[in-house]
Amino acid sequence: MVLAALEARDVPVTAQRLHADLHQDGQRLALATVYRTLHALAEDGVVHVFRRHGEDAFRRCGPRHHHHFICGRCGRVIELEIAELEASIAHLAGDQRFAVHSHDADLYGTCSDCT
Amino acid sequence: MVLAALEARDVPVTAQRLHADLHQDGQRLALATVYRTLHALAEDGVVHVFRRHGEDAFRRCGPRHHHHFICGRCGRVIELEIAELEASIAHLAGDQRFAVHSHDADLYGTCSDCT
DNA sequence: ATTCTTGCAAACCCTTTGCAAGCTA
DNA sequence: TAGCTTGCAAAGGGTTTGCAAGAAT
Repeated sequence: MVLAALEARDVPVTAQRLHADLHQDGQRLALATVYRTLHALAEDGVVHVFRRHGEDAFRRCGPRHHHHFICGRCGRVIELEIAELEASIAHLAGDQRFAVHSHDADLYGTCSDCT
Repeated sequence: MVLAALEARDVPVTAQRLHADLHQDGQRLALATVYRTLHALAEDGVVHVFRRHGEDAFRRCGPRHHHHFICGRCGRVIELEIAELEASIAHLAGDQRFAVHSHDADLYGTCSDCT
């Protein structure tokens, strides 16, 4: 039920917001359950957690490695696979100062709908 | 005084930690002041905010655009300028779905000291 | 004298937890 | 019946704020 509610959006939502929306639709589950479910989903890699100031927002996410484009206007998130970017990071393998195991990158801007 | 305390570290610290440390050194400023100062510094772009789960950690940061390598062992942060990465993002300009205005990228791994 | 900065402590707010009740298998 | 999952409400914990006292200009 929680997952279904997430599927419908491409804008990250907070647990509280999600709970309010579900409630609005007559779904009666406790806020605590929403939190617990969201964490479980995050752990399973099914949703991505956007840590904002003071609160966490969640968004359904594809299983493959990708990056995010976040529209500053509408908040929508677009998933991107950027081969070049991966390559440029792989190139760092030669740097003696460290060994990179993972990375993430977020792009900010305006989506076409908002322009 | 807060800034000075930050200069000394390359591992991000929380406001509470910083306050405790300063206090230890005999510096008597209130926790609230630490928070207020840290925010001011962040706004001025002098420190970078690392939003972790539930709390914010701060680190002095250079003024130039850069990315971060974060050591999963010691927590140290190394600033990086990765021209290739910039280029690969610039290439996205042709994508009709959005216009990128800014970005950030974090690399995770192990630093040479910890290997 | 006016304006800005501090300290203090209470208030905030999102999130987590304990525990008993309700399901599931 | 043994083991999970849920609801409820209280507790937690980092952060923010109001306000009065203290600097600064």
